[in-house]
Amino acid sequence: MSTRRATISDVAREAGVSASTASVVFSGKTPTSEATRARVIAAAEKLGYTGPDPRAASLRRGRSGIVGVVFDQHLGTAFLDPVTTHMMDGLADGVSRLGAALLLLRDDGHTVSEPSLHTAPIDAAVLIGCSPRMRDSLEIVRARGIPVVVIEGDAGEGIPRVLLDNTEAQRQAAQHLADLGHADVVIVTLPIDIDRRRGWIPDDAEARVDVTADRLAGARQVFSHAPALAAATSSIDEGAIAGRTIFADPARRPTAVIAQSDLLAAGVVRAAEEAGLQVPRDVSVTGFDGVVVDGLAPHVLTTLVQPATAKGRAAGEAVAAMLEDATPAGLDLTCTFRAGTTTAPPRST
Amino acid sequence: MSTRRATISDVAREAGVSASTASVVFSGKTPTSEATRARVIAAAEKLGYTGPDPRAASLRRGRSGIVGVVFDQHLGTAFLDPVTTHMMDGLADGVSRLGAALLLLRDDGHTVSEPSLHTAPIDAAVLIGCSPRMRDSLEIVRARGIPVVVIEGDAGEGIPRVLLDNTEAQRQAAQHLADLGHADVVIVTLPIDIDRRRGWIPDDAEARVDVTADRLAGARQVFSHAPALAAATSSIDEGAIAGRTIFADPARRPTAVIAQSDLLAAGVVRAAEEAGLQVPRDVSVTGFDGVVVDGLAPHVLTTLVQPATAKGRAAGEAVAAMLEDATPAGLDLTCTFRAGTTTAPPRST
DNA sequence: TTGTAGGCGTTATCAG
DNA sequence: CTGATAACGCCTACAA
Repeated sequence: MSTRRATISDVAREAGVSASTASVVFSGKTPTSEATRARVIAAAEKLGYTGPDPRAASLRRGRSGIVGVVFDQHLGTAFLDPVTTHMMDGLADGVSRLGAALLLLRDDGHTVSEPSLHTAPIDAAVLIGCSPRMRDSLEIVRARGIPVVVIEGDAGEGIPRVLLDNTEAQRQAAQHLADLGHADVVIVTLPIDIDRRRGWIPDDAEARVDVTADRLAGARQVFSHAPALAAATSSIDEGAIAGRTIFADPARRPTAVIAQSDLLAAGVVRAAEEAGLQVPRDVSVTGFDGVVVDGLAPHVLTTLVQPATAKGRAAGEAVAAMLEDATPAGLDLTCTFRAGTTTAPPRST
Repeated sequence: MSTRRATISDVAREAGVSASTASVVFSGKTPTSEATRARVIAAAEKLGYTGPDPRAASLRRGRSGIVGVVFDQHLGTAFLDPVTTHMMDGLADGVSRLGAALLLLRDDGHTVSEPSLHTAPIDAAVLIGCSPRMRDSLEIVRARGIPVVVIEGDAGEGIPRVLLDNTEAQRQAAQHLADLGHADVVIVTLPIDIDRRRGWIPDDAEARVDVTADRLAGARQVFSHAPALAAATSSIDEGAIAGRTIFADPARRPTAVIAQSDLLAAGVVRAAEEAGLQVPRDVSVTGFDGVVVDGLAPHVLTTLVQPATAKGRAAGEAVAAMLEDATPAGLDLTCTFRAGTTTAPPRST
């Protein structure tokens, strides 16, 4: 079996037809007589031909049937977040109508190894995340002339992006707390920039990550002077770390914490309980995302439910549309406020 | 801009060199004079040429730089399991030395939509999971003559696969319980077949999923008559469902439960506590995987720690090796027993 | 160091 | 319904 793989011409020859006819038999793009069809199939079987080489086909067609999904962090880290997971599901759905599969790409700037944005045979790209580095990825993809959709990202003019009403949604949660009577509030944010450094955000600092900035703005519309503490990533552990910082000094405990994600909120709840505080009696906590957080029972987070799967699907359908020269639509999605059991009026002193 | 994209020959012409020279400049496979190099780069810039078309390059090279990862379930579902997540990380690592990226493929048998195993431009494939359906995927890939590695799967002869010492590891956990004095034990298993049906497994039934069968066998080496209850998937919720079944009848409660995954174990612990039992005083619970389970605090599961990331990396390196005509090695991995706080001697009656 | 030649395997087009 | 032809864009011996 040291002979080279059979090609469609081999099959055609074996079947006594032309290569183009054999091609048509496999693609089904043009009617063929039952007889030739059968002969071609038989020949293919005999030669062990398993169908057109996708590489050649994609060169000829100018399409590879692959959509790149670009992350700005370790895949494992990215997938730790249920929101991402759901989004991927939606994305897979969205592009499937295009008959495409998803290629996982990580743009970590290193660019040392080759499987990069520069060289991947993708028909379109979906950029996920919001780090400033995304701008670079965007540049690369655009230079290649590849249609691109950004999810929750800091895109430039003319780049379709799937957006959430982060600011307005977060404002609702803040307003909910205000309505309950809270005034002393601390905000736990997602990373504010690519360094993902933890810590209190100075007043003059600007979050360079859109989601973070938008949600922060929403909260500040209600609590304009609330201090904000940045987490290094969206996870329960990070939330707990932030929470411990917040609850460390009994004299300076806020009556409510606005966390920018459910995972962070869960961590804050945990830290509160570690500190001997009861949620929501002693402190109220709100999240963001509306995902199921394991280990939070019996609490039900007061949160903003975001349509994660829909987000992915919207992006998928958008690239599908762009590949068909249509204008993508329906990219603005809305979060829904959900009152849970983690918020209550502040304890009267 | 209605003109077609520039090709390497355009660039070459613009730079006043031959196409092959331009090619070499981009690939760097052959030394070029600094002068030509500069001219080519300049020409490329001028024409907006962003590098060789990957489709053409991969046809010519016979390589696409893409490794397919085949799942047998919804991506979202698959990624819900931290073990999978870590494995993907390792996999990404493993293939990166090959300069490859990962293509997510779902083999759901439907085969209705096209982005399938049949047509994806992949250089190699990694099959994940253990459902009988994997056999079909395997067949397809092998027919295409693509190197393939199976992780924890039910492969045939001659297919390299990454394996855990599931049976032996699970036996250790069982032995640990036996040593503590337990005799009345129930096993909570992963799905036993593709239907993922919950329920008690009849004695004459055979688990058709390798992992499940192997771990079950390991437990039965010590507790040969322990009843086994199948879960529908590996999750905390499923574990809790199983746990409720097990602890429903106070008269028939076991003194220990062997769960085939940490997530299931966490669910069992939760169910036990719901039933008013204390872990490990009233009931001991062991898991499998060694992942961090949120929400289990303050318990630390007694479990078998499996090298999840290493598993992925091993698979990645194996396909890399196969693509270089080498023989993959180091595919047998070992779990490590970790004693936690969820096991103790049975309460003396 | 650079150029020439030939082909990687397929499919779109168009004529028969 | 079938066949001839001509790219698709690039790469790699090999020769100069």
